[in-house]
Amino acid sequence: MKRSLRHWLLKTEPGSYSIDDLKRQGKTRWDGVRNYQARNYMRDSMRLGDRVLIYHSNGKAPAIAGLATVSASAIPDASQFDHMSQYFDKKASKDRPIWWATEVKFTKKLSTELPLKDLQMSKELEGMVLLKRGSRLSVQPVKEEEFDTILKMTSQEKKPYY
DNA sequence: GCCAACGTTGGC
DNA sequence: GCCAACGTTGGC
Repeated sequence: MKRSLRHWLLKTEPGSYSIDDLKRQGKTRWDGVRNYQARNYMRDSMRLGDRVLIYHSNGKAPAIAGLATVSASAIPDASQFDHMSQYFDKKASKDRPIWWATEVKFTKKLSTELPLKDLQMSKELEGMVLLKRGSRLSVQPVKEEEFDTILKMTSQEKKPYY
């Protein structure tokens, strides 16, 4: 049985990887995630075709910057085995990988970023994981209604993105 | 740059 | 298994 699509939000610091980088590359392995809950979402729940919001965190104006799509389910994150990588993990082995990464493909860069401030003002988005106090999860689920609300807020809802 | 919230580590 | 100390995240 085919399960319906899920929706996600991926945080990234634009200084290290931005929506422009994703646009240029077309697709990328979402590696370097070192949080177990985020790992579990990628490994266990994100599937081909799921829709993704790309969020720029930690900048002057945190905002949703674009849209992406899960293009392949998770495989072991190669950086955990790489001694030269900042994400190297000595407890991981090829037999027992610890960290996983899904692949996402570029869908769209928003012509105007949707600022966190705007999200915070939306009554409909009150329950969003992103807006919860102290929320730091870098891979987080988004409800379908929340996703639709956000698409509408981009004022481009007439265009079929997906 | 500050600092609150969070997750992880490690001594006991 | 508890929990204090520490490091990190991320908005402001």
